[in-house]
Amino acid sequence: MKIYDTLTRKKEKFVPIDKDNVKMYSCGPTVYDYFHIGNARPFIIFDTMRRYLEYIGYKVTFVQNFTDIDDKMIKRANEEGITVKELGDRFIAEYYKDAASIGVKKATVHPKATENIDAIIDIVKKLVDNGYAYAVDGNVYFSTKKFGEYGKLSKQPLEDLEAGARIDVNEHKNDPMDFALWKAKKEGEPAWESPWGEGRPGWHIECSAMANKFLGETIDIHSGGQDLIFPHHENEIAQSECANGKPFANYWMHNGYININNQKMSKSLGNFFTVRDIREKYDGEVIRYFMLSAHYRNPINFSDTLMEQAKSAVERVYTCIDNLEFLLKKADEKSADEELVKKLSACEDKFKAAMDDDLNTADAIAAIFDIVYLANTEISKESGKEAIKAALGKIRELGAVLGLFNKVKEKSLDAEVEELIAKRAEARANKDWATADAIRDKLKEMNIVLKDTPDGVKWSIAE
RNA sequence: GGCGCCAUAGCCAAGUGGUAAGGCAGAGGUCUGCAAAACCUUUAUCCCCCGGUUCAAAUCCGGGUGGCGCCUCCA
Repeated sequence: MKIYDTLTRKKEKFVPIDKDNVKMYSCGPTVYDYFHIGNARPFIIFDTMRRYLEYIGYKVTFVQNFTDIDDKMIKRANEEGITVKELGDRFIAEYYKDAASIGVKKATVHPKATENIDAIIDIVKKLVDNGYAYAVDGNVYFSTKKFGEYGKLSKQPLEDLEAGARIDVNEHKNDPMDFALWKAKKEGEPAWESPWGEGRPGWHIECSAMANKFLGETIDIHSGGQDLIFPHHENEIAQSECANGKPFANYWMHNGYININNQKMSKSLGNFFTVRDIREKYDGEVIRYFMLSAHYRNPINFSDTLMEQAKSAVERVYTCIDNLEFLLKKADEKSADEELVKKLSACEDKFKAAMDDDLNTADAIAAIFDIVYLANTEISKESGKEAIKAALGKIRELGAVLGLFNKVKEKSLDAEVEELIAKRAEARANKDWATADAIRDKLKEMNIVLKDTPDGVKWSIAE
Protein backbone atom coordinates (compact mmCIF):
# COMPACT_ATOMS: atom_id res chain seq x y z
CA MET A 1 0.00 0.00 0.00
CA LYS A 2 1.11 3.53 -0.70
CA ILE A 3 0.38 6.46 1.56
CA TYR A 4 0.89 10.11 0.78
CA ASP A 5 3.12 11.36 3.55
CA THR A 6 2.82 15.03 4.41
CA LEU A 7 6.38 14.99 5.69
CA THR A 8 7.92 14.04 2.33
CA ARG A 9 5.02 15.31 0.19
CA LYS A 10 5.15 12.08 -1.75
CA LYS A 11 3.37 8.78 -1.88
CA GLU A 12 5.44 6.35 0.13
CA LYS A 13 5.26 2.60 0.35
CA PHE A 14 3.69 1.65 3.63
CA VAL A 15 5.92 -0.52 5.76
CA PRO A 16 4.77 -0.86 9.35
CA ILE A 17 7.25 -1.15 12.17
CA ASP A 18 5.48 -4.30 13.30
CA LYS A 19 3.00 -5.87 10.91
CA ASP A 20 1.17 -7.50 13.78
CA ASN A 21 0.54 -4.18 15.39
CA VAL A 22 0.13 -1.17 13.14
CA LYS A 23 0.06 1.87 15.35
CA MET A 24 -2.25 4.70 14.34
CA TYR A 25 -2.96 7.89 16.19
CA SER A 26 -5.62 10.32 15.10
CA CYS A 27 -6.42 13.61 16.75
CA GLY A 28 -9.90 13.46 18.21
CA PRO A 29 -12.46 16.09 19.07
CA THR A 30 -12.53 18.71 21.76
CA VAL A 31 -15.69 17.66 23.49
CA TYR A 32 -17.47 20.93 24.10
CA ASP A 33 -20.21 20.46 21.50
CA TYR A 34 -21.69 18.04 18.98
CA PHE A 35 -19.26 17.46 16.16
CA HIS A 36 -19.88 18.97 12.74
CA ILE A 37 -19.38 17.39 9.33
CA GLY A 38 -15.96 18.96 9.06
CA ASN A 39 -14.97 16.95 12.11
CA ALA A 40 -16.72 13.93 10.66
CA ARG A 41 -14.46 13.78 7.62
CA PRO A 42 -11.27 12.68 9.41
CA PHE A 43 -13.27 10.36 11.64
CA ILE A 44 -14.69 8.63 8.59
CA ILE A 45 -11.50 8.70 6.53
CA PHE A 46 -9.22 7.30 9.18
CA ASP A 47 -11.80 4.81 10.34
CA THR A 48 -11.78 3.62 6.73
CA MET A 49 -7.99 3.51 6.73
CA ARG A 50 -8.07 1.39 9.84
CA ARG A 51 -10.72 -0.92 8.36
CA TYR A 52 -8.72 -1.34 5.18
CA LEU A 53 -5.48 -2.15 7.01
CA GLU A 54 -7.38 -4.78 8.94
CA TYR A 55 -8.94 -6.07 5.73
CA ILE A 56 -5.54 -6.64 4.15
CA GLY A 57 -4.42 -8.55 7.19
CA TYR A 58 -2.78 -6.14 9.60
CA LYS A 59 -3.62 -5.89 13.22
CA VAL A 60 -4.22 -2.27 14.08
CA THR A 61 -4.03 -0.42 17.34
CA PHE A 62 -5.92 2.77 16.73
CA VAL A 63 -5.83 5.58 19.26
CA GLN A 64 -8.04 8.63 19.08
CA ASN A 65 -8.05 11.03 21.98
CA PHE A 66 -10.65 13.28 23.52
CA THR A 67 -9.48 16.75 24.38
CA ASP A 68 -11.54 17.34 27.49
CA ILE A 69 -9.67 20.24 29.00
CA ASP A 70 -8.87 23.49 27.21
CA ASP A 71 -10.04 27.09 26.94
CA LYS A 72 -13.17 26.30 24.98
CA MET A 73 -14.15 23.58 27.42
CA ILE A 74 -13.77 25.94 30.35
CA LYS A 75 -15.65 28.72 28.64
CA ARG A 76 -18.57 26.54 27.64
CA ALA A 77 -18.80 24.87 31.03
CA ASN A 78 -18.95 28.29 32.69
CA GLU A 79 -21.66 29.42 30.29
CA GLU A 80 -23.75 26.40 31.09
CA GLY A 81 -23.00 26.49 34.79
CA ILE A 82 -21.64 22.96 34.87
CA THR A 83 -18.21 21.54 35.54
CA VAL A 84 -15.74 20.90 32.76
CA LYS A 85 -15.98 17.22 33.56
CA GLU A 86 -19.75 17.20 33.24
CA LEU A 87 -19.48 18.94 29.91
CA GLY A 88 -16.85 16.52 28.68
CA ASP A 89 -18.70 13.43 29.79
CA ARG A 90 -21.83 14.64 28.10
CA PHE A 91 -20.25 15.31 24.72
CA ILE A 92 -18.11 12.20 24.81
CA ALA A 93 -21.34 10.25 25.10
CA GLU A 94 -22.77 12.26 22.22
CA TYR A 95 -19.62 11.64 20.20
CA TYR A 96 -20.13 7.91 20.43
CA LYS A 97 -23.73 8.23 19.28
CA ASP A 98 -22.90 10.43 16.30
CA ALA A 99 -19.83 8.41 15.36
CA ALA A 100 -21.85 5.21 15.34
CA SER A 101 -24.45 6.84 13.13
CA ILE A 102 -21.86 7.44 10.41
CA GLY A 103 -20.32 4.01 10.76
CA VAL A 104 -17.23 5.07 12.68
CA LYS A 105 -16.08 2.25 14.89
CA LYS A 106 -14.71 2.82 18.34
CA ALA A 107 -10.96 3.19 18.38
CA THR A 108 -8.89 0.64 20.23
CA VAL A 109 -8.38 3.28 22.89
CA HIS A 110 -10.06 6.65 23.36
CA PRO A 111 -7.86 8.28 25.99
CA LYS A 112 -8.94 11.49 27.68
CA ALA A 113 -6.48 14.23 28.41
CA THR A 114 -7.75 14.61 31.95
CA GLU A 115 -7.13 10.96 32.70
CA ASN A 116 -3.55 11.08 31.48
CA ILE A 117 -2.18 14.02 33.36
CA ASP A 118 0.63 11.90 34.78
CA ALA A 119 1.88 10.95 31.34
CA ILE A 120 1.65 14.58 30.28
CA ILE A 121 3.62 15.80 33.29
CA ASP A 122 6.24 13.11 32.63
CA ILE A 123 6.92 14.27 29.10
CA VAL A 124 6.94 17.95 30.08
CA LYS A 125 9.43 17.12 32.82
CA LYS A 126 11.59 15.29 30.33
CA LEU A 127 11.59 18.31 28.03
CA VAL A 128 12.48 20.65 30.84
CA ASP A 129 15.29 18.33 31.95
CA ASN A 130 16.55 18.06 28.38
CA GLY A 131 16.66 21.80 28.10
CA TYR A 132 14.00 21.98 25.39
CA ALA A 133 11.49 23.62 27.67
CA TYR A 134 11.55 26.25 30.39
CA ALA A 135 9.27 27.20 33.25
CA VAL A 136 8.16 30.72 33.97
CA ASP A 137 5.78 31.54 36.82
CA GLY A 138 4.11 28.17 36.79
CA ASN A 139 3.89 28.01 33.00
CA VAL A 140 6.11 25.78 30.90
CA TYR A 141 7.01 26.64 27.32
CA PHE A 142 8.66 24.71 24.58
CA SER A 143 11.65 26.47 23.10
CA THR A 144 11.14 26.11 19.36
CA LYS A 145 14.59 27.44 18.51
CA LYS A 146 16.17 24.51 20.30
CA PHE A 147 14.64 22.05 17.84
CA GLY A 148 16.54 22.50 14.59
CA GLU A 149 13.97 20.61 12.58
CA TYR A 150 11.08 22.75 13.71
CA GLY A 151 8.89 23.44 10.69
CA LYS A 152 9.73 20.28 8.80
CA LEU A 153 6.15 19.11 8.50
CA SER A 154 4.66 22.39 7.34
CA LYS A 155 7.83 23.14 5.37
CA GLN A 156 8.10 26.52 6.95
CA PRO A 157 11.40 27.61 8.40
CA LEU A 158 11.10 29.28 11.76
CA GLU A 159 12.25 32.62 10.40
CA ASP A 160 9.39 32.69 7.91
CA LEU A 161 6.92 31.72 10.56
CA GLU A 162 8.12 34.50 12.76
CA ALA A 163 7.92 36.98 9.96
CA GLY A 164 4.26 36.20 9.46
CA ALA A 165 3.44 35.64 13.06
CA ARG A 166 0.24 37.18 14.25
CA ILE A 167 0.29 35.49 17.58
CA ASP A 168 -0.11 37.29 20.84
CA VAL A 169 2.96 38.65 22.41
CA ASN A 170 3.33 36.94 25.73
CA GLU A 171 5.67 38.40 28.25
CA HIS A 172 6.50 35.01 29.71
CA LYS A 173 7.80 33.58 26.48
CA ASN A 174 11.39 33.85 25.39
CA ASP A 175 10.32 33.82 21.80
CA PRO A 176 7.00 34.47 20.08
CA MET A 177 7.07 31.03 18.45
CA ASP A 178 7.39 29.18 21.72
CA PHE A 179 4.24 27.42 22.82
CA ALA A 180 2.78 26.35 26.13
CA LEU A 181 3.23 22.84 27.43
CA TRP A 182 1.75 23.59 30.82
CA LYS A 183 -0.46 26.48 31.83
CA ALA A 184 -0.49 27.84 35.36
CA LYS A 185 -3.86 27.77 37.08
CA LYS A 186 -6.09 30.78 36.78
CA GLU A 187 -8.90 31.50 39.22
CA GLY A 188 -11.87 29.19 38.73
CA GLU A 189 -10.15 26.79 36.37
CA PRO A 190 -9.71 23.07 36.91
CA ALA A 191 -6.11 22.31 37.82
CA TRP A 192 -3.77 19.48 38.64
CA GLU A 193 -0.69 19.35 40.82
CA SER A 194 2.63 19.48 38.98
CA PRO A 195 6.29 20.24 39.65
CA TRP A 196 5.54 23.79 38.45
CA GLY A 197 2.55 24.29 40.67
CA GLU A 198 -1.13 23.82 39.97
CA GLY A 199 -2.11 24.04 36.34
CA ARG A 200 -3.35 22.25 33.26
CA PRO A 201 -1.79 20.87 30.11
CA GLY A 202 -1.44 22.80 26.87
CA TRP A 203 -3.25 21.39 23.87
CA HIS A 204 -0.33 20.05 21.85
CA ILE A 205 1.34 18.10 24.62
CA GLU A 206 -1.61 15.81 25.31
CA CYS A 207 -1.32 14.11 21.93
CA SER A 208 2.42 13.58 22.32
CA ALA A 209 1.89 12.16 25.78
CA MET A 210 -0.98 9.87 24.89
CA ALA A 211 0.56 8.63 21.65
CA ASN A 212 3.66 7.77 23.61
CA LYS A 213 1.76 6.10 26.42
CA PHE A 214 -0.55 3.98 24.29
CA LEU A 215 1.54 3.38 21.18
CA GLY A 216 5.17 3.93 22.04
CA GLU A 217 7.88 6.36 21.02
CA THR A 218 7.55 5.89 17.27
CA ILE A 219 4.19 5.26 15.69
CA ASP A 220 3.31 4.22 12.15
CA ILE A 221 0.61 6.62 11.09
CA HIS A 222 -0.45 9.92 12.57
CA SER A 223 -3.48 11.54 11.04
CA GLY A 224 -5.78 14.51 11.24
CA GLY A 225 -7.18 17.42 9.30
CA GLN A 226 -4.95 19.63 7.19
CA ASP A 227 -5.45 22.54 9.51
CA LEU A 228 -3.66 20.62 12.22
CA ILE A 229 -0.41 20.49 10.26
CA PHE A 230 0.54 23.80 11.72
CA PRO A 231 0.94 24.31 14.52
CA HIS A 232 -0.49 21.26 16.23
CA HIS A 233 1.31 18.45 14.46
CA GLU A 234 4.45 20.49 14.06
CA ASN A 235 4.47 20.94 17.80
CA GLU A 236 3.75 17.31 18.47
CA ILE A 237 6.79 16.38 16.42
CA ALA A 238 8.94 18.86 18.29
CA GLN A 239 7.75 17.62 21.68
CA SER A 240 7.92 13.91 20.99
CA GLU A 241 11.18 13.90 19.09
CA CYS A 242 12.92 16.10 21.62
CA ALA A 243 11.63 14.01 24.51
CA ASN A 244 12.45 10.64 22.98
CA GLY A 245 15.21 11.35 20.52
CA LYS A 246 13.39 9.22 17.95
CA PRO A 247 11.16 9.88 14.96
CA PHE A 248 7.61 10.44 16.15
CA ALA A 249 5.55 9.11 13.23
CA ASN A 250 6.60 7.37 10.04
CA TYR A 251 3.61 8.55 8.00
CA TRP A 252 1.57 11.70 8.32
CA MET A 253 -1.86 11.70 6.73
CA HIS A 254 -4.00 14.80 6.42
CA ASN A 255 -7.46 15.09 5.03
CA GLY A 256 -8.79 18.08 3.08
CA TYR A 257 -11.49 20.42 4.22
CA ILE A 258 -15.17 20.48 3.75
CA ASN A 259 -16.34 23.72 2.28
CA ILE A 260 -19.70 25.38 2.30
CA ASN A 261 -20.12 27.38 -0.88
CA ASN A 262 -16.41 27.03 -1.47
CA GLN A 263 -15.59 28.51 1.88
CA LYS A 264 -14.00 26.71 4.70
CA MET A 265 -16.37 25.46 7.29
CA SER A 266 -15.28 25.84 10.85
CA LYS A 267 -16.57 26.36 14.28
CA SER A 268 -15.09 29.80 14.41
CA LEU A 269 -16.78 30.94 11.20
CA GLY A 270 -20.07 29.58 12.43
CA ASN A 271 -21.05 28.23 9.01
CA PHE A 272 -21.21 24.65 10.09
CA PHE A 273 -23.69 21.82 10.24
CA THR A 274 -23.50 19.17 12.88
CA VAL A 275 -23.83 15.56 11.90
CA ARG A 276 -26.90 15.53 14.07
CA ASP A 277 -28.53 18.30 12.03
CA ILE A 278 -27.88 16.56 8.75
CA ARG A 279 -29.15 13.26 10.01
CA GLU A 280 -32.59 14.75 10.36
CA LYS A 281 -32.71 14.62 6.60
CA TYR A 282 -30.12 12.08 5.52
CA ASP A 283 -29.08 8.71 6.82
CA GLY A 284 -25.63 8.59 8.35
CA GLU A 285 -24.61 6.19 5.64
CA VAL A 286 -25.35 8.83 3.01
CA ILE A 287 -23.04 11.22 4.85
CA ARG A 288 -20.36 8.56 4.92
CA TYR A 289 -20.79 7.78 1.24
CA PHE A 290 -20.53 11.47 0.44
CA MET A 291 -17.24 11.71 2.33
CA LEU A 292 -15.77 8.68 0.61
CA SER A 293 -16.91 9.61 -2.88
CA ALA A 294 -13.98 11.98 -3.29
CA HIS A 295 -10.33 11.52 -2.50
CA TYR A 296 -9.60 12.30 1.12
CA ARG A 297 -6.94 14.90 0.37
CA ASN A 298 -9.15 16.97 -1.93
CA PRO A 299 -11.43 19.62 -0.59
CA ILE A 300 -15.11 18.81 -0.92
CA ASN A 301 -18.04 21.09 -1.06
CA PHE A 302 -21.08 20.31 0.98
CA SER A 303 -24.55 21.00 -0.33
CA ASP A 304 -28.03 19.62 -0.41
CA THR A 305 -27.72 18.73 -4.11
CA LEU A 306 -24.65 16.65 -3.42
CA MET A 307 -26.33 14.89 -0.54
CA GLU A 308 -29.27 14.05 -2.81
CA GLN A 309 -26.87 12.61 -5.34
CA ALA A 310 -25.15 10.57 -2.67
CA LYS A 311 -28.48 9.34 -1.42
CA SER A 312 -29.49 8.11 -4.88
CA ALA A 313 -26.16 6.38 -5.36
CA VAL A 314 -26.45 4.56 -2.04
CA GLU A 315 -29.98 3.53 -2.97
CA ARG A 316 -28.77 2.01 -6.21
CA VAL A 317 -26.54 -0.37 -4.28
CA TYR A 318 -29.23 -1.26 -1.76
CA THR A 319 -31.72 -1.91 -4.54
CA CYS A 320 -29.25 -4.34 -6.01
CA ILE A 321 -28.69 -6.01 -2.64
CA ASP A 322 -32.43 -6.21 -2.17
CA ASN A 323 -32.90 -7.79 -5.58
CA LEU A 324 -30.18 -10.32 -4.95
CA GLU A 325 -31.69 -11.31 -1.63
CA PHE A 326 -35.03 -11.76 -3.31
CA LEU A 327 -33.52 -13.91 -6.06
CA LEU A 328 -31.67 -15.98 -3.50
CA LYS A 329 -35.00 -17.15 -2.10
CA LYS A 330 -36.21 -18.20 -5.50
CA ALA A 331 -33.04 -19.75 -6.85
CA ASP A 332 -32.03 -23.39 -6.90
CA GLU A 333 -28.92 -24.99 -5.47
CA LYS A 334 -26.27 -24.81 -8.10
CA SER A 335 -22.58 -24.06 -8.10
CA ALA A 336 -21.53 -20.62 -9.26
CA ASP A 337 -20.47 -20.00 -12.82
CA GLU A 338 -16.70 -19.77 -13.03
CA GLU A 339 -16.72 -16.78 -15.34
CA LEU A 340 -18.82 -14.87 -12.86
CA VAL A 341 -16.55 -15.78 -9.99
CA LYS A 342 -13.60 -14.54 -12.01
CA LYS A 343 -15.29 -11.26 -12.77
CA LEU A 344 -16.15 -10.75 -9.12
CA SER A 345 -12.59 -11.41 -8.22
CA ALA A 346 -11.45 -8.85 -10.79
CA CYS A 347 -13.71 -6.31 -9.11
CA GLU A 348 -12.10 -7.08 -5.81
CA ASP A 349 -8.66 -6.61 -7.35
CA LYS A 350 -9.72 -3.26 -8.70
CA PHE A 351 -11.03 -2.33 -5.26
CA LYS A 352 -7.77 -3.27 -3.58
CA ALA A 353 -5.62 -1.55 -6.17
CA ALA A 354 -7.62 1.63 -5.58
CA MET A 355 -7.35 1.44 -1.82
CA ASP A 356 -3.68 0.57 -2.02
CA ASP A 357 -3.12 3.79 -3.91
CA ASP A 358 -3.32 6.19 -1.02
CA LEU A 359 -6.84 5.21 -0.07
CA ASN A 360 -8.55 6.04 -3.34
CA THR A 361 -12.04 5.46 -2.05
CA ALA A 362 -13.68 7.01 -5.12
CA ASP A 363 -12.19 4.30 -7.32
CA ALA A 364 -12.95 1.69 -4.69
CA ILE A 365 -16.60 2.70 -4.78
CA ALA A 366 -16.54 2.43 -8.56
CA ALA A 367 -15.39 -1.18 -8.16
CA ILE A 368 -18.45 -1.87 -6.03
CA PHE A 369 -20.65 -0.32 -8.69
CA ASP A 370 -19.00 -2.68 -11.16
CA ILE A 371 -20.31 -5.55 -9.07
CA VAL A 372 -23.74 -3.97 -8.97
CA TYR A 373 -23.69 -3.75 -12.74
CA LEU A 374 -22.51 -7.33 -12.98
CA ALA A 375 -25.31 -8.46 -10.71
CA ASN A 376 -27.93 -6.45 -12.58
CA THR A 377 -26.87 -7.73 -15.98
CA GLU A 378 -25.66 -11.25 -15.41
CA ILE A 379 -27.44 -12.65 -12.41
CA SER A 380 -30.91 -14.06 -12.43
CA LYS A 381 -32.80 -16.77 -10.61
CA GLU A 382 -31.25 -19.26 -13.00
CA SER A 383 -27.75 -18.36 -11.85
CA GLY A 384 -28.33 -20.46 -8.77
CA LYS A 385 -27.85 -19.79 -5.10
CA GLU A 386 -24.06 -19.90 -5.07
CA ALA A 387 -23.63 -17.27 -7.75
CA ILE A 388 -26.10 -14.97 -6.08
CA LYS A 389 -24.42 -15.47 -2.72
CA ALA A 390 -21.03 -14.73 -4.25
CA ALA A 391 -22.14 -11.39 -5.66
CA LEU A 392 -24.06 -10.46 -2.55
CA GLY A 393 -21.17 -11.47 -0.35
CA LYS A 394 -18.69 -9.44 -2.36
CA ILE A 395 -20.78 -6.29 -2.15
CA ARG A 396 -21.18 -6.75 1.59
CA GLU A 397 -17.53 -7.60 2.10
CA LEU A 398 -16.06 -4.70 0.15
CA GLY A 399 -18.78 -2.41 1.43
CA ALA A 400 -17.79 -3.26 4.99
CA VAL A 401 -14.26 -2.08 4.32
CA LEU A 402 -15.72 1.33 3.53
CA GLY A 403 -18.25 1.06 6.31
CA LEU A 404 -21.06 1.03 3.75
CA PHE A 405 -23.75 -1.24 2.34
CA ASN A 406 -24.12 -3.51 5.32
CA LYS A 407 -27.42 -2.43 6.67
CA VAL A 408 -29.73 -5.37 7.11
CA LYS A 409 -33.30 -4.48 6.43
CA GLU A 410 -35.58 -6.28 8.79
CA LYS A 411 -38.26 -8.12 6.96
CA SER A 412 -40.55 -9.64 9.49
CA LEU A 413 -42.61 -11.83 7.23
CA ASP A 414 -45.84 -10.27 8.09
CA ALA A 415 -48.65 -12.68 7.41
CA GLU A 416 -50.97 -9.79 6.73
CA VAL A 417 -48.72 -8.48 3.99
CA GLU A 418 -48.41 -11.87 2.38
CA GLU A 419 -52.16 -12.30 2.45
CA LEU A 420 -52.73 -8.96 0.76
CA ILE A 421 -50.13 -9.79 -1.86
CA ALA A 422 -51.90 -13.06 -2.56
CA LYS A 423 -55.22 -11.28 -2.93
CA ARG A 424 -53.66 -8.82 -5.30
CA ALA A 425 -52.17 -11.63 -7.34
CA GLU A 426 -55.64 -13.10 -7.65
CA ALA A 427 -57.08 -9.79 -8.76
CA ARG A 428 -54.31 -9.35 -11.28
CA ALA A 429 -54.92 -12.81 -12.64
CA ASN A 430 -58.52 -11.72 -13.21
CA LYS A 431 -57.28 -8.47 -14.74
CA ASP A 432 -59.09 -6.63 -11.99
CA TRP A 433 -56.61 -3.76 -12.01
CA ALA A 434 -58.68 -1.53 -9.77
CA THR A 435 -58.62 -4.01 -6.92
CA ALA A 436 -54.98 -4.83 -7.52
CA ASP A 437 -53.97 -1.17 -7.39
CA ALA A 438 -56.14 -0.56 -4.34
CA ILE A 439 -54.30 -3.29 -2.51
CA ARG A 440 -50.99 -1.88 -3.62
CA ASP A 441 -52.03 1.56 -2.37
CA LYS A 442 -53.09 0.08 0.91
CA LEU A 443 -49.74 -1.61 1.34
CA LYS A 444 -48.06 1.63 0.45
CA GLU A 445 -49.84 3.26 3.35
CA MET A 446 -48.37 0.52 5.50
CA ASN A 447 -44.99 1.59 4.11
CA ILE A 448 -44.65 -1.54 1.99
CA VAL A 449 -43.53 -1.09 -1.60
CA LEU A 450 -44.32 -3.76 -4.18
CA LYS A 451 -42.40 -4.58 -7.29
CA ASP A 452 -43.65 -7.03 -9.88
CA THR A 453 -40.72 -8.93 -11.26
CA PRO A 454 -40.50 -11.83 -13.66
CA ASP A 455 -39.76 -13.99 -10.67
CA GLY A 456 -42.75 -12.94 -8.66
CA VAL A 457 -43.83 -10.12 -6.42
CA LYS A 458 -41.11 -8.58 -4.36
CA TRP A 459 -41.93 -6.37 -1.41
CA SER A 460 -39.80 -4.15 0.73
CA ILE A 461 -40.15 -1.63 3.47
CA ALA A 462 -39.95 1.88 2.13
CA GLU A 463 -37.24 4.22 3.34
C1' G B 1 5.74 38.43 2.73
C1' G B 2 6.42 32.75 3.41
C1' C B 3 4.21 27.78 2.51
C1' G B 4 0.54 24.98 -0.09
C1' C B 5 -3.85 23.18 -2.71
C1' C B 6 -7.48 23.12 -6.63
C1' A B 7 -9.42 23.82 -12.02
C1' U B 8 -12.03 17.07 -16.08
C1' A B 9 -19.53 16.66 -19.13
C1' G B 10 -25.74 19.78 -16.66
C1' C B 11 -23.94 18.29 -11.26
C1' C B 12 -20.22 15.35 -8.42
C1' A B 13 -15.77 12.76 -9.31
C1' A B 14 -11.47 9.10 -10.61
C1' G B 15 -7.59 9.05 -13.84
C1' U B 16 -0.51 11.88 -13.34
C1' G B 17 2.90 9.99 -20.41
C1' G B 18 -0.35 5.87 -24.60
C1' U B 19 -5.37 8.27 -26.44
C1' A B 20 -11.33 10.19 -21.13
C1' A B 21 -13.66 5.12 -14.79
C1' G B 22 -17.87 5.48 -11.73
C1' G B 23 -22.23 7.98 -9.59
C1' C B 24 -26.30 11.64 -9.95
C1' A B 25 -29.46 14.23 -13.33
C1' G B 26 -31.63 14.58 -18.59
C1' A B 27 -33.47 12.43 -23.43
C1' G B 28 -35.12 8.14 -26.31
C1' G B 29 -36.08 2.91 -26.09
C1' U B 30 -36.86 -2.41 -24.01
C1' C B 31 -39.58 -4.98 -20.24
C1' U B 32 -44.52 -4.12 -17.61
C1' G B 33 -51.90 -4.02 -17.22
C1' C B 34 -49.83 0.21 -14.77
C1' A B 35 -45.90 1.32 -11.47
C1' A B 36 -41.02 0.39 -9.58
C1' A B 37 -36.37 -1.63 -10.51
C1' A B 38 -33.20 -3.14 -14.21
C1' C B 39 -31.19 -3.08 -19.05
C1' C B 40 -29.94 -0.71 -24.01
C1' U B 41 -28.82 3.88 -26.63
C1' U B 42 -27.56 8.92 -25.96
C1' U B 43 -24.92 13.46 -23.13
C1' A B 44 -16.52 15.81 -22.91
C1' U B 45 -13.12 14.75 -30.45
C1' C B 46 -11.75 16.41 -25.42
C1' C B 47 -9.75 17.57 -19.69
C1' C B 48 -9.25 26.68 -17.49
C1' C B 49 -5.90 29.56 -21.22
C1' C B 50 -1.04 30.20 -23.91
C1' G B 51 3.61 28.27 -25.06
C1' G B 52 7.29 24.12 -24.66
C1' U B 53 9.30 18.84 -24.14
C1' U B 54 7.87 14.05 -26.52
C1' C B 55 6.50 9.37 -31.64
C1' A B 56 2.65 10.30 -27.92
C1' A B 57 0.28 14.98 -22.51
C1' A B 58 -5.79 15.90 -19.16
C1' U B 59 -1.23 13.79 -17.30
C1' C B 60 5.73 16.53 -17.56
C1' C B 61 8.01 21.82 -17.87
C1' G B 62 7.39 27.36 -18.20
C1' G B 63 4.02 31.45 -18.13
C1' G B 64 -0.90 33.19 -17.33
C1' U B 65 -6.23 33.34 -15.47
C1' G B 66 -9.70 31.96 -11.81
C1' G B 67 -10.94 29.79 -6.88
C1' C B 68 -9.32 28.26 -2.01
C1' G B 69 -6.38 27.23 2.36
C1' C B 70 -2.40 27.52 6.25
C1' C B 71 1.10 30.89 8.70
C1' U B 72 -4.11 32.61 15.04
C1' C B 73 -8.31 28.18 18.45
C1' C B 74 -10.05 25.05 14.39
C1' A B 75 -10.82 18.41 11.16
